[in-house]
Amino acid sequence: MVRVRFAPSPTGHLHIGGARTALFNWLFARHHNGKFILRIEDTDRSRSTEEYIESIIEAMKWLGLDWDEGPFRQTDRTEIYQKYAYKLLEEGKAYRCYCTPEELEERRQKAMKEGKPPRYDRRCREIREILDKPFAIRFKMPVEGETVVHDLVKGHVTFKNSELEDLVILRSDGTPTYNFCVVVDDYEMEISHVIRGEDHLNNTPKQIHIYHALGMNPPNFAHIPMILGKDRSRLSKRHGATSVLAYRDEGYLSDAVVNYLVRLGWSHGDQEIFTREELIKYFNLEQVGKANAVFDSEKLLWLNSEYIKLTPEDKLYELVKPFLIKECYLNEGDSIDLKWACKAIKSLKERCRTLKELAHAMRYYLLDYVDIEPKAREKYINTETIPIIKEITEKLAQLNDFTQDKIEKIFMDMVNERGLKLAQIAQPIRVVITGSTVSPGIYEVLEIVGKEKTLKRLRRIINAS
RNA sequence: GGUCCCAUCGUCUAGCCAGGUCAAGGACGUAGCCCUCUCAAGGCUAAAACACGGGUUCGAAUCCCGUUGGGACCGCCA
Repeated sequence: MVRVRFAPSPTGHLHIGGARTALFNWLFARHHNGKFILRIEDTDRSRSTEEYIESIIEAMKWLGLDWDEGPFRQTDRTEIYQKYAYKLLEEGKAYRCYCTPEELEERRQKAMKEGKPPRYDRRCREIREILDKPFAIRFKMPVEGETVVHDLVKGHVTFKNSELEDLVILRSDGTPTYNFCVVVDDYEMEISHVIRGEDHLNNTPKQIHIYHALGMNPPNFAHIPMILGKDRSRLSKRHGATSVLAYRDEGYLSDAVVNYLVRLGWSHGDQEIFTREELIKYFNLEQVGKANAVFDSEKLLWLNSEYIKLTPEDKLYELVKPFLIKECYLNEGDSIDLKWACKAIKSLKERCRTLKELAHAMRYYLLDYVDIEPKAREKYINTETIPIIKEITEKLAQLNDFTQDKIEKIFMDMVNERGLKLAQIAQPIRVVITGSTVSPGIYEVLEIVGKEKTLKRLRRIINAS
C-alpha cells in the first residue's frame, strides 16, 4: 500500500515549491490508489502560526489536492517524540548535552572564522554522570563507515558517516526537532515513500541512522529538484508572487497552476496540457528530472489562457464573478442574465490570459458609461469622425432588431455609400463604446452592449462635441 | 570552507538507463508572413541548445574521468 505525505511547516503561506511537492505526492498516491496524508510540522513554535495553517489548507483545497488522513499536528504529538527520545537515551544511542545555544552559536561563529567545519564537537558525548543542569538530547551518529541513500530520483547517493553531526533530537524545553519528528511520524504513519525537495537530501543519511537506532526500516526516498527564480537563485519574494493563493487572487485557474507545476520537473513525452485524469494515469517518479527548474511566469500565463479557452462560458462566469464584484463592475446581489453573460464571455475568453483581465474587459458590457483613453479619443473622436458617428447613431436608432447581422449591414451600407474603409467607421465607434481601440469584433460588441447603452454612449459623445 | 546534487535552444523539456534511425524533436517566449474593423485567437515560417577538455568505441547528446558553472545542506529552523 502506497502511503505518502505532505508535511509543510506553517511559517509562511504555501509557496510554489511546496505546492509542487504536495502535487507530486498527491499524484503518486492517486496513481497507485494509495493514501495521501497531510501533516503540519509546527514544532518551531516561535514561527508557526494558526493563520498560516489555515492559509496552507485553503491553498491545498484550491489546488484540488485532497488528503485522506490528517491534518495531523506535531505539537499534538510531543509525548510520542519524548517517549522515543528517552528510549534512545536509555539504550545509550543518544546522550544529554549541556551546552547552551549561546555557547554553541559562539563556537560555530569561531569555527567559521577559522575556516573549520561548523559542526558540534561532541564534547558532551562521553559525559557519564548526570549533571543537574538543563540539557538537550543529542543523537549518537556513527563516526565511521558510509551510508547509502537509495533515492528513486537521484539514484544511489553515498555519504561518509564522519561528515554527519550528532544532532539534537529533543530541545532543552522538551520539544522535538525536525529530523527526529519526521522519522518518528513517517514510521508511525506508515509512510511508504517520502517525496520531498532536494534540500532534504543531506538530511537523509542522518534520518536513516535514527530509523536504525529505533529499530525501524526506512521508507523509500525520492528527492525532487528545486524550483529557482529567473536569476537561478532560490525562488523568493524577490521574484514576484510565490504564494499559491496570490495566483488565485491574480485570476489564475487552479488547473492551470497544477498543470504548470507538474511540468516543472516531470514530463510525458511532448505533451503540455493534461487533464487531472491523465495526470493521475501518467504520473511516475521515473520521468521526474534531476535538474533544477527555473520558474517561468510567461509560460504559466500561456497555460492559463489555454485553460480559459477550454473552460465553458457558464463556468467562467462563476469564476469571474468575484473579480467583477471586486472591481465594482457588478454589485454583490445583482443578477444578470446568464445567457447574456455567456455571450459576453465568449467574445472575450480568447483575448484574456487571466480572470482578472477578463473581468476588466467586461466593464464595457456591464457599465452604463466607460472612460475613454485619452490617446484613443484624440485620434478617433474629432471633427472628421463626428459626422460619421452621428450618421451611424441615427441608423442604429432606427434598428429594432439589434443583432450582429443587422448591425453589420448598416456598417457595410455606409461603407459602400460613402466610399469609406470599414476601419474609418469601426474604430471611432469602438472607441466610443469600449473606451479603447482594442475589443472583440465591433458588431458583436454592439449586440452584447445592447441598443440602449450603445445609443446612450454615442449620444453623449455627440452632444459633448 | 566541507559535503551532497545537477548540467540539451533565453525558459520548461524529449532523447540518455539498453551508444548508430539526432546535420537534436516539442512547448513558452521572440521575429516575420497570412487572416483581418482593432486586438487576440488560429495558420505558416525563422532565429535559437547537446557547458568545456580528455578518454572508451568503427561510432558518443547518450558510457567513464576531470574542469568549469549553478544549486542545496552544514541550527536547541523546517
